[in-house]
Amino acid sequence: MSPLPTLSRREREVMDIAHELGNVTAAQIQENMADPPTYSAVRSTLRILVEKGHLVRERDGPRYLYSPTMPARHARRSAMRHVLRTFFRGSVEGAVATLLELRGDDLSPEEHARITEMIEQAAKEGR
Amino acid sequence: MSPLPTLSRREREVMDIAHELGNVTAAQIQENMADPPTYSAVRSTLRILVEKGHLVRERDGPRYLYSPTMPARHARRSAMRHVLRTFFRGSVEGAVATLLELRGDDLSPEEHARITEMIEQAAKEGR
DNA sequence: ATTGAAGTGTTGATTTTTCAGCATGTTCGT
DNA sequence: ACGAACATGCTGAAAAATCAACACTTCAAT
Repeated sequence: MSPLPTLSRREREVMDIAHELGNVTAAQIQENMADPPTYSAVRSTLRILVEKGHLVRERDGPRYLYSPTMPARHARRSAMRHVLRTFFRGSVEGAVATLLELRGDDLSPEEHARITEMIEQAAKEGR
Repeated sequence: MSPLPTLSRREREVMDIAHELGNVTAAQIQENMADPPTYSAVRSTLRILVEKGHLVRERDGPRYLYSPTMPARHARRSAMRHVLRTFFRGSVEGAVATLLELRGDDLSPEEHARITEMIEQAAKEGR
């Protein structure tokens, strides 16, 4: 259970795209990169990420599809935990406040209801 | 208003610590690094971060204190926006759910009340 | 069947990052 | 005032990352 090697700059960029899109082709990665290098360079990075164990690839007909190794749920939690600690001193309250700010005016009544319900639940269980 | 250069691996690690601690000495940075290099290497990274415009330094008696250039509020929002997009497809609801999970059982009644109030407010304004 | 488009494996050069060494300056306690 | 401890500026070597080129394969349409 050795922890996965850390990511270089480009590697992180690629992994972010992979997490955002779920499973992707090399071409899709390239399209979504800022200031993208050649297709060849993208594949090179992908290969390294597979070697490091961050991505798995499987054939999809004529090409490969790449997917993050870490289950989405774990990745989400890990990323959120990191942000929570680094930027909010662990304050869930502060984090929620910023989320609502980001959301701006777009909080629909339905979403409001669901979030409220979640918090009710959390409070109960926290008893 | 040129955007700040992107960060290498070590640079990002240092910046995260700087954000977490607010303003820090080189020694503090080193203490908080995983698998830290020599003090000399840490200072080298700090110097680069100042050159790139991510940190500012000012004298604090005998030594320097380093602080993030970007205001904390901006940094928080930026980091959260990135996580929201990358791991939650923009779903505030999903993000809040994960935050509550992370918090586990520790949600105090007071905190619960404050969060609920925030969401009430957001919903009203979103009307 | 042939050709063009798209995909792949591999390799090596260039650039960036990372790191430590060393000489010098500053502070603080004795 | 002295030395130990700690800080700094500067520099260059070692390691890693980045990128592109080339040759080869597969696919699909004519």
